[in-house]
Amino acid sequence: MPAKPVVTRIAPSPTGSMHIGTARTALFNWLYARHTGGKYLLRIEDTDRERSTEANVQIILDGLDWLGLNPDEPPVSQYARIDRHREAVQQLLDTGHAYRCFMTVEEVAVEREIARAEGRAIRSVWRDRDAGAGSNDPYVVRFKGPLDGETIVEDLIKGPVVFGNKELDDLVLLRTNGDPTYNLAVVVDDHDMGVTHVIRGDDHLNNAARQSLIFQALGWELPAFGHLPLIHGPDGAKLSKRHGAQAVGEFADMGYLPEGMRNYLARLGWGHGDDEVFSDEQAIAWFDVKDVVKAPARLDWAKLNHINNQHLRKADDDRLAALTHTALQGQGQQLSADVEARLRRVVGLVKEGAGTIQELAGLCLFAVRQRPLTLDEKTIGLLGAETRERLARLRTRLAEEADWSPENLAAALKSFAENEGVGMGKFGPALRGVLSGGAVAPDLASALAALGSDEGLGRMDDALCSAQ
RNA sequence: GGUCCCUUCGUCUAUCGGUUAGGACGCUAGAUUUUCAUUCUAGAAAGGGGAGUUCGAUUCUCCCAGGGACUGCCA
Repeated sequence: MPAKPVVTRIAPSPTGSMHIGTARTALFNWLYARHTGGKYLLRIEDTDRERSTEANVQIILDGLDWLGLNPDEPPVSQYARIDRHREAVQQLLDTGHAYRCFMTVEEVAVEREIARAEGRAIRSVWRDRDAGAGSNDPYVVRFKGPLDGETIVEDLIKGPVVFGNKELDDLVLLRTNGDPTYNLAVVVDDHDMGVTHVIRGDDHLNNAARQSLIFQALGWELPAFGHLPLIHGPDGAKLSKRHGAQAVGEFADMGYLPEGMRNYLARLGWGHGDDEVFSDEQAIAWFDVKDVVKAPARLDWAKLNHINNQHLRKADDDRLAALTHTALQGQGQQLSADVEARLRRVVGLVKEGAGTIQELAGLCLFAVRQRPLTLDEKTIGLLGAETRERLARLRTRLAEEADWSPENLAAALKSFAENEGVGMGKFGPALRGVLSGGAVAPDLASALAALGSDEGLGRMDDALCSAQ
């Protein structure tokens, strides 16, 4: 069967910030398109003129760009296609698949209440009436759905989902003001854009039945549907602000790497055996919509941090240093050129302990500090006369080292301890405090190497002189 | 209220009628380490409940319960 090339799309609505669930939907569409060698498109669903804003469109564009999920073709504005939508409605009207409904919003509200009480779908009295041509009263155009039989949505993820047609109401296609509604626009656009696979959130599963009916009424071929379960918060409730974050931009600000996000999001609702940490290439090779899990998944920060940490380890240190620099600037830190160089050296030494760039910045803080450091209580307590003298000897010893590589420094520290006839424990903690001021820092040799000889020895001098 | 979806360790998942139900995160305990972290080892931890099909159900069917979505001239 020579299947036609796959075309997927992500169709966010610019009525708010970009939800992390939207990001995952985009990822799955992208993965599937890449996996099949097809195309991945973007359509901005901006038919709601009241709530759609340019700023929100930009947020979506930026979010996708950050995630590395840019579409293969320029984004399509749904609203810009309004004439085409009206044309489709006219076709539906002409073929008897739609009708003008003159019910007022008040009348509809009443009917809705009655229909609900009777446990049936809402119907308009205008459905079978000759819509008085020439009337100047405002009207909407409703879809004239079948009253019996059933509509089956062959979902790629859920399997066949059966809907009784009598349960499906005659949804509005064209508003009183002549603007098309979402359900109509989606069908027309997906058809015109050649979308073969509609992969979207679970919340649209019910719509899929109505849209299928519209596709058929228009005489168009149905795309394949795949409805993704939603992402919930850690407590199982719908993901919202109180869970820490829901917008893509917030994850970026917290210091997650796009590749880490992609990896984690892919694992949320999809898996490939025991594989946990993988590359985009692997995900593309392995991904298939039919393997998506049916149940909703909860966002787990600990695991996100772990996955992100794995990608942080693989990331290039120059890139990490730049990101960390930006994070530190965000905290109000201004770094001089030599401090920047120090940052570049330290980033690779401490990244194993960081889940995010923000955490990485915290781990680098010891190196970024300006001399003279303010020592913490604990360190001051450790600096007894004996330790001071020992550190002074160590300072002299280290000053003789030309090679400030972690390896060589580690050897130097070890031989120094041996010469002194003591264990590292006798001066290690104090040296650590002197070098870091009490902040977290990597092992002594690495910390020294990252600081560099001038800064390292300088910090020792500061501590040894100041309190004397 | 109605329609639809979902239900394996705390969490994310594997299993596609026969397994000691596997892995990962997190957690606990050890080891290593100058602290923290890292690393290593070990451990606790699961099929919502009830029928049925079957020689045999986590896996298939049905019922119930719980959770969720939709039910807009929002998308």
